[in-house]
Amino acid sequence: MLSIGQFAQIGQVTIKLLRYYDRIGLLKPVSINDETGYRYYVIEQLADLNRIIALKNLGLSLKEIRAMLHDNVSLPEMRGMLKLKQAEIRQQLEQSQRQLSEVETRLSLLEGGSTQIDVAFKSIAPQKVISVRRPIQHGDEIDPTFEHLRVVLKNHNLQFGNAIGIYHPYTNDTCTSRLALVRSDGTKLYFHELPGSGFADLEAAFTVQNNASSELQLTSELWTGRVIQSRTLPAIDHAATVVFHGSFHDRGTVYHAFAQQAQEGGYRLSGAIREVYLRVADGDPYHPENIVEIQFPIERA
Amino acid sequence: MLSIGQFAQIGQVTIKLLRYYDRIGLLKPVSINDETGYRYYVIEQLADLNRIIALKNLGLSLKEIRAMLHDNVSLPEMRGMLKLKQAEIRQQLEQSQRQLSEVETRLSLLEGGSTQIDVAFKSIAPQKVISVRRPIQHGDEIDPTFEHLRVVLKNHNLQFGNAIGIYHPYTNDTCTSRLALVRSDGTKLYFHELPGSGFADLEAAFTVQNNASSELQLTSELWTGRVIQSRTLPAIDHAATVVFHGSFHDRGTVYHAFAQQAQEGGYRLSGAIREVYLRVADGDPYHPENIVEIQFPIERA
DNA sequence: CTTGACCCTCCCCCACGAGGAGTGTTGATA
DNA sequence: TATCAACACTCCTCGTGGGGGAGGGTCAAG
Repeated sequence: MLSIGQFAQIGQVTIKLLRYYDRIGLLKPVSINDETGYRYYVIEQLADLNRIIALKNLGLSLKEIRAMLHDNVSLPEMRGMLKLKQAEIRQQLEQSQRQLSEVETRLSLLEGGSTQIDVAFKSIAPQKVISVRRPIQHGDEIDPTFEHLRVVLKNHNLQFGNAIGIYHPYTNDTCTSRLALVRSDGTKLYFHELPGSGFADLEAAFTVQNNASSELQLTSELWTGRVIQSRTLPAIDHAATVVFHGSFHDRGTVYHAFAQQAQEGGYRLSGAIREVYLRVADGDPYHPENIVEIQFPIERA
Repeated sequence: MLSIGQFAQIGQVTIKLLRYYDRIGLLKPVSINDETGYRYYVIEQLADLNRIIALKNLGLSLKEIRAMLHDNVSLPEMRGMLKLKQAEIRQQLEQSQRQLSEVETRLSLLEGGSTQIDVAFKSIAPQKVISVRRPIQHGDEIDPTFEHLRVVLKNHNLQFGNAIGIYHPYTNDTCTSRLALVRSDGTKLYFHELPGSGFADLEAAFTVQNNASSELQLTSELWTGRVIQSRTLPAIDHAATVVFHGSFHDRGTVYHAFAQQAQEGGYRLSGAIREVYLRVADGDPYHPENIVEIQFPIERA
């Protein structure tokens, strides 16, 4: 019989750890003195302790280890657990690699002294909107489109929130933009790298309450030959988002920065870009106090 | 002014998260209603939130982020923090890679149906011993060496604990063992892969209390021309340890398993192997209920 | 004025222990 | 056999990054 201190020394672990493992039912001493509460171990338990340490080194949680040890799992079950853990570690590995490359990107930007642009990765929830889709030839057509739509909505006494511009990809063989979307057949779709500099397949939208039920009145409404529709923007599982502060005219820097960081970070665009116009001071798109959040759906390259 | 719910929706985070960030002083609402406690945000704060998310994605802790945001750190400080984080992530990366290869090794062993041997990685604390070092020609000489030493210690009325066998590396040009130690000059030192099968540079030791002070009496004691010394076994920072249960005669499987897993796991031996004889039933080294812990000092290959 | 949606605080939970306070027990020495 | 240092015990808090829920007050639209 070994006291907890002796066993801890042999096993090269702390006494605290042994007490903790006892408490969570992972490794119980063979006997406990009822009066004093002293724990007593036997040397054979070193093999158990060693196995626990070995499994812990593999990255298994103590709960998983407990299951493995006590519920004497079958071989296939054991294999399943290890496979699962393998997948987990792989994910962890990928995340570390991503973080490393992002930190490196950020460090190089820091060295270069360029403006810090915070690219935040998050997922975007679905959002109900009322929108109209319309190809435009120049950025000057963006604002009037939203204005027209706004008027229509007001005439219908509809409550709406922020304006969202959805820029759908388009084919353009002569496009030199780095913002391309490669389809499975190898063909490419493009985006404006400098918004407003040329053709765009714009969907102008306004957010509405998710429980708004006025869709039927509008879905058939026509405006300059285009259908005004009520629809739910799908969720974006992986989006790189940037909040831009300033005149919308200058937001091209964001697109440049994204294109560069996407290349360095090993990811690429995977869908339509969304611009959420969070503040349009005085209704002026060029007001320097404006705020827009740009959402780039992405996937690992 | 935005309510917490509105701000949460725009920022695509949970309300809980915003309250938490308020509590830890990471992102405070611009105003709080004194009576109701309601938090109110402004849209400009989305940029702050986005920066927090971006830094969080880089793997920075919330405390580090708070320092970055509020204690307006200088550029060099920022660089330092990122460099530090970079190193951290690299470590994390390496650990994940190690875990992955270990899990894979274990899975392949599982498939092969071979006996499970738990290799636990841990560090070994220094340990005071009294020992004698002696080259032996065959495993049969191991046991008598310990017996002789034990008698000497008893004659001196010394209290001692477990026997430890330390197998120092030796040169052997014809050795085919996979357990080799490569020195910086390229030459190799070897270990017996099947213990007891041939020459070994054995140090036979018994543990003594760390505060034992009887060393002077013994350091000059001679035994068959060898000095019996009191010394402190150095710590082993990284050791692969295996607990073997059975006749010491059969412990070669452990050495085989270690050699194989070391190769697959990308690490190698970096010092003398220690065998801690934890139980020698009836004093018989071949008793099937014996227990020995074998400690392999290792380093990344 | 009502009612449903929204917001508040407070507490517990997850994993994996470390560190310390305060108190009781053991065992080796004198 | 007495003593005292070393050893053991329980219980508490701390850290990270929040999620879940209870119980109760508030806001805004119809």
